[in-house]
Amino acid sequence: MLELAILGLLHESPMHGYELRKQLTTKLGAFRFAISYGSLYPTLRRLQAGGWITEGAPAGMPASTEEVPLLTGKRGRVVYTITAEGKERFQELLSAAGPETYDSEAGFGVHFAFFARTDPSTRLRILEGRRRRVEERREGMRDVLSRAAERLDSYTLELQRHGLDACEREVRWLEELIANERNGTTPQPPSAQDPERPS
Amino acid sequence: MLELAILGLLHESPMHGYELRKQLTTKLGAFRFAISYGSLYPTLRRLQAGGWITEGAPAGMPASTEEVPLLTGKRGRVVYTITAEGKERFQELLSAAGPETYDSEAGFGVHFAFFARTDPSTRLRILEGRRRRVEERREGMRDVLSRAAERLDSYTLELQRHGLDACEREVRWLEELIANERNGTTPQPPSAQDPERPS
DNA sequence: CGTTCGATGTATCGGACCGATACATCGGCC
DNA sequence: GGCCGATGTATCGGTCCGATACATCGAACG
Repeated sequence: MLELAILGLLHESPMHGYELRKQLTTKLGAFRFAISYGSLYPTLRRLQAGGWITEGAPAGMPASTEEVPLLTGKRGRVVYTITAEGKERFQELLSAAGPETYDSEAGFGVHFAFFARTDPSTRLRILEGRRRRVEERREGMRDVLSRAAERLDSYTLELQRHGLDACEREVRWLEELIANERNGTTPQPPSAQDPERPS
Repeated sequence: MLELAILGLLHESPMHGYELRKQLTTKLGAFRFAISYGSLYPTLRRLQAGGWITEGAPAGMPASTEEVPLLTGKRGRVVYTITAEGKERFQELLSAAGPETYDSEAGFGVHFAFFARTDPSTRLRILEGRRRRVEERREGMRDVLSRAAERLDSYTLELQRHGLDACEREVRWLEELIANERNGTTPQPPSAQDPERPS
């Protein structure tokens, strides 16, 4: 999970840990996702050990000297850069849409955040898997509400109602997204792209 | 967290692990909370070590022989019972509304599920703390959406919008609950109670 | 000029919790 | 008679969190 998220962010540009964490909590944090250093740094070391990222600025020193706030030299301040193997690994993890992708909020959120770089069939698979999962939770709560309405105190009841409402909302949201995917109405990244390209 | 949940359920009636897990995922599961045996059994042992629960049916064998499906003897099938110290501990954990109560979905959900047994001032404190937390997340996402609307691809954008919507909804829900608490319109458990009690 | 303070930054440790797995019993169904 | 799914107890490795420590830097204040 974290591996995918980190590789995805480093794929856009090299970064040091602090910045990485900020991006993780803002860009991917929407779907309940906050990462602590206690998992960030170990994961970075794991990625390094696997050869998917390297410590220090890339050898070629790419054009973006301004992007990395140019203090790389002083002290501490380790900049991580994704490797070619890392980019492969990223694509591999992107298409691997196992149950952990649907089950956890965080897992789905991370995958979804990288949809722009995910191929359409995988996108559809993930959205449908997620919908199935949420529908199951929804059914569970409906059962509780209908069967046990008198056996629960009103707070527990209210909690179930709120949860049910949230589930129904999410299913509707997913349905909309799925419909868009099928129509090819998929919104594209704001790069220069022919709007009336037919195929 | 888990300790509180388990004590709360055992407070209602003795139970064995399997049943405990089922209750945990249904009654408290609404707010995204699912427990695995990998955490359930260790926690039970911890509670036992602390003297808050005991293994085996209570000495006095209370009236509810039917509630525990009477197969207690055969083999395996360990029934856990809360002790007097456990009930104290439960009340203690109930009123302890630290940051972990507001931060995590699960934490808040568990506390909320036991509101019927929480004193009113603590209820209010928890609801307001939670609201504050969700408002912060909401503001963060609003910032992202307004400041970076052009720098994010449309999927990330959609994720933010969905998250923002969910936050706004939750804040409204909490606001309603808070208002109810202040009015004393607190819904009571379905015991016989005067419906037109004015104060 | 010093110093205090908050933002930036790297890092570790103990513990909570998850997911997979193993295994045993029981009732019902073919 | 044998198989299967629900019930039931339990452990192990691994992921991730929360708290904590510590170091640097620029700005603000006296």
